[in-house]
Amino acid sequence: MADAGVPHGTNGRGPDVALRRKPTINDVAKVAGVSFGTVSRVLNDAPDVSAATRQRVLQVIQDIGYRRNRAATALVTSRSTSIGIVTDGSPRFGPVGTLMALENIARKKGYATTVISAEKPYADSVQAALDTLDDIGVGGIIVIAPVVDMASAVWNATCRVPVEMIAAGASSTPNVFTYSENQELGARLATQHLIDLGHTDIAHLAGSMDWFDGRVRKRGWEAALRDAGLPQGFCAEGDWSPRWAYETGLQLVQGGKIPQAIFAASDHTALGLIRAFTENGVRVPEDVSVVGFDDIEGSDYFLPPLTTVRQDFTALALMSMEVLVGAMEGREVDRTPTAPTLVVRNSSMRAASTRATSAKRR
Amino acid sequence: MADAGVPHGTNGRGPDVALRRKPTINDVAKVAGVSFGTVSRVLNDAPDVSAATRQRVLQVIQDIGYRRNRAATALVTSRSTSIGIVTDGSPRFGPVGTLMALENIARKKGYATTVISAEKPYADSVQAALDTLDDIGVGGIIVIAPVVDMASAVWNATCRVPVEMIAAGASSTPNVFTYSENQELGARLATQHLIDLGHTDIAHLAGSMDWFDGRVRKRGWEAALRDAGLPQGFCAEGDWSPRWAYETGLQLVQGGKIPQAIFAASDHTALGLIRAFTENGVRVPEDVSVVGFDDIEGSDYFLPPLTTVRQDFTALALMSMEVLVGAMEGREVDRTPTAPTLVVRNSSMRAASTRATSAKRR
DNA sequence: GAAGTGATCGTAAACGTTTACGGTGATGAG
DNA sequence: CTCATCACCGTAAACGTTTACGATCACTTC
Repeated sequence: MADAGVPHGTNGRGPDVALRRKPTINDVAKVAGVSFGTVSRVLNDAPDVSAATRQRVLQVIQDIGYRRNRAATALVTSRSTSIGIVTDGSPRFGPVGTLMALENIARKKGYATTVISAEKPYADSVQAALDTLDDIGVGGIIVIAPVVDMASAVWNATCRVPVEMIAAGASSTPNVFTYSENQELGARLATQHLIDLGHTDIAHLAGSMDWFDGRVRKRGWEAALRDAGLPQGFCAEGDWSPRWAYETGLQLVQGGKIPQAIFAASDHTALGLIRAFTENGVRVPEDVSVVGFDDIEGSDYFLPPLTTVRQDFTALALMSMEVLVGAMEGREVDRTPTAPTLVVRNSSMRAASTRATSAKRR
Repeated sequence: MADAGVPHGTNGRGPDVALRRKPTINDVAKVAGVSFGTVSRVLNDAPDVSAATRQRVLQVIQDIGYRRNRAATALVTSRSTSIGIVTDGSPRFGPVGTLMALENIARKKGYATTVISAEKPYADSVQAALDTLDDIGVGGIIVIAPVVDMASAVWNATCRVPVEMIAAGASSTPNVFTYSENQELGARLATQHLIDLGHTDIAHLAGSMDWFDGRVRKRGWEAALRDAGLPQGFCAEGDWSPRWAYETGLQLVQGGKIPQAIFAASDHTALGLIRAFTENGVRVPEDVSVVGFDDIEGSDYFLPPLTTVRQDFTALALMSMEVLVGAMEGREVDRTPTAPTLVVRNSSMRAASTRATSAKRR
């Protein structure tokens, strides 16, 4: 019962009991010959403890392998040293990349992360996720909300702890911080690249307009065109899938109206598009330049290797964390969005000198 | 000091205070006119409470928005309703897919998951991850250990709660359950498909031998060949990267010894390989059949669409969870590995009727 | 009508911390 | 010598639950 709490090794008689009761602050105190109050003080770097005692307690902690019981701490301080992440369930490149980076940064900052994914009817599931996280006692929450429905669910939700949202192009509200990569800039970069190559007829294979990413990337394309005094080219809105891109690519070749250049909203979209072209004798990049977005693994080994835009998820995660812990500590952090970079490969090339009326087909 | 606990905003008079102190079991008891003991009983579906009271308490809980304080529960029961996941940091397809599926299943079973990723020198980082998870109070831990170094770190680690490892082809030990998809079968499927197509010279572009997946997939290839009485073909071991695959593909065409068929250890590997071939006039599948492994998004829109093998991460996660909660509750669950499936597309085709001595080149 | 029997409920203690406060002894000032 | 001061340390209470146990009350049953 109230035994000394030997962590492991030989205790009374029996040989070696592997998994013993975890040592508590009291066990440490007993061994070190002080009171538990003193131990608590050294644990929290509080003053009022002599260097000698502190040293001794630290040693004992080391020796018997004491580790703080987080539940007890959380109970009394009503705040835990972990942060919550809610994400949409999608396995799409952006969200997953952000998630991984977030966990990494958090761990390095000494926070554990517990992640919950919200499912399709977001109205309820988001609030539920927030509640669960609150129950667990997280100090703050980051929600990765690439879909606009999800973002509005967050806006409408209530939560006692700071909530930050990573959502490209969504606006902040009093109680929800927003942060994201500057994807519109990425889209401009891509489009401008095409413009610089001499193309004037630049189409866009957009992602889903249910996604911020889809909206913002389209906006960037439009803006770049407008700034260059070029007409808006063909634009179709899809669902990010290679399949959809393939099919609209097919329609393009069948209609005989192949643009000089196409900015695809994602690498997967570009993939489907390129297949449609290649299978029908339309050459990339000779007949049509294509640039993607994401720089997914392997995009440098597509046929042809894809010109695309890369986001820096690590920087994004770092910045988001900074903002969140800032909010948690009541401090304001100024956030400058991180910038994506264009990576030029082989799927885009200079326009034929004289403007070929249209692309060759068949 | 000991005020009612209004967090902020107008406290004394003010209209509506958004974020109040969370109601406790005592608040519920007071409103319902019972003792906290009774509330605890209905919370835990314990007997000894009349239907009427239970109903009433439930109603009050609903009304005032009471939610259990998990820290308190964890403190007294020394067990929380959450499970820990440790993964390697890699963003590779398998681990990430498994991770997402795991979170999903856990949530549906009412567990929160907190994930920690372990980093390169696994010896320490794995133990640290396990400890942190233990601190948090998880009831069990699943570690996704695709790399053999990581797996041995797990074997050597100590942990008070049940640990289960997802590692293809790793063996179980007394204190570490192991579970995985039957990837060797997947590799056999892929190879057998090539054999059925009439190929006799079947090479393998293996993954890293530091990974269980790499080892097991190679083993499957060897076994299928042996069973068919076919000689071992060419085999190179790489690092999963398209780049490496591309370069060894180049060496193959330069050496002029292109096998009839190649089983690539992953879709990304296949991608690099195919690019090397296609850029040098070696046609896939006419000159050489290629099959991959993973069925990553977009592999159905490669050029050509890739024949590959797909794993069922959901089934894997489901089964793993079953095993883990079984272990947590001291119950034994028999685990039959889930099986991957072959998905045939366009990158593989029947061998030329008479055995062409070698592949055409240039 | 007394005692036994269930069903229903209340109470105390414990879980491992943190926090606020009180106490000790040594030291210096007067 | 006395008293205040300071550095250091111990103690009690609290956080919100669960668990074990004891109490109450209405019925049976004889």
